[in-house]
Amino acid sequence: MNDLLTVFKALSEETRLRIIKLLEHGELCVCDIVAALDMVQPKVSFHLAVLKEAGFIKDRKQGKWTHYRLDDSDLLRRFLVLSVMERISGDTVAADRERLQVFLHKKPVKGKVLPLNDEKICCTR
Amino acid sequence: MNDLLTVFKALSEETRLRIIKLLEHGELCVCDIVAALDMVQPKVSFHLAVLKEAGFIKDRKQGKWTHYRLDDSDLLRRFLVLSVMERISGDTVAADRERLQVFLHKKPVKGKVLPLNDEKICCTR
DNA sequence: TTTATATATAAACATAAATTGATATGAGTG
DNA sequence: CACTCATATCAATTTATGTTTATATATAAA
Repeated sequence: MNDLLTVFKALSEETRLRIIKLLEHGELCVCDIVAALDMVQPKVSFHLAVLKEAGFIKDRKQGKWTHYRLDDSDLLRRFLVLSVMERISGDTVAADRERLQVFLHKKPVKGKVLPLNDEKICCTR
Repeated sequence: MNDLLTVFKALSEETRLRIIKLLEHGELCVCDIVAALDMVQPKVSFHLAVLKEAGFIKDRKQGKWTHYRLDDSDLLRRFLVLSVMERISGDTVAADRERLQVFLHKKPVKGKVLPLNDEKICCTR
């Protein structure tokens, strides 16, 4: 029962559903998510920890960065994530995706170092 | 998104999962659930209201009694309830069922009035 | 019509969860 | 080594949720 409760509690908060939706197309590092959600970093780290604890996401550490992605190892969680993906929508989610895209385009891409400009650059992929 | 959040929030509390499990085999009135959970009635009414608001249960008023049953009109909710049913288990749930059975046997059955004794009798079915 | 019963609601209180601001950790860089 | 950057964690605070006690409402029974 505790496992079930942890799972549902993890999904009962808006920020966490938005994070799940952001991870729909692959992994992101914490700073990507911070930029997409436009929230302070400790807040995002807190919610990532809750989602990880509940088995919805996995992390991969690479140098200074922590990359998070959906964990597809459990069927119930996969189904729940699916349900979230197809039902969540609206301005908030659209804005998250928009901010993410803008932020990702500012980032240097691995093996292809972009010229520095006055934009904030965060981590390499 | 609010709808999704309401749904998951409703499922993220132990008492409410226990109530859902109790309703697995049909409707029960509030006093049945109070007896099964061994909790005070306003507490049970509070959780029933949350489950109803989230679309998991329906009520039917009959005289002094309010009977609650699972609401099967929505597919996502049906699936979630199913998931709860098959995963929830353990001593707590077993004890709930046991108390429910004991309580139901003390109750007079419709059309067949049992002799009064010193046991507490609540509502007729 | 008084009384009892079932349930709901409300106000006060208790507990749990989320947010913030500060700081720690740990990896890379000059 | 000193410095910066990405992330995590902590303590204090705020907010949300659940619990309790008391009371209201509605129906039925005496």
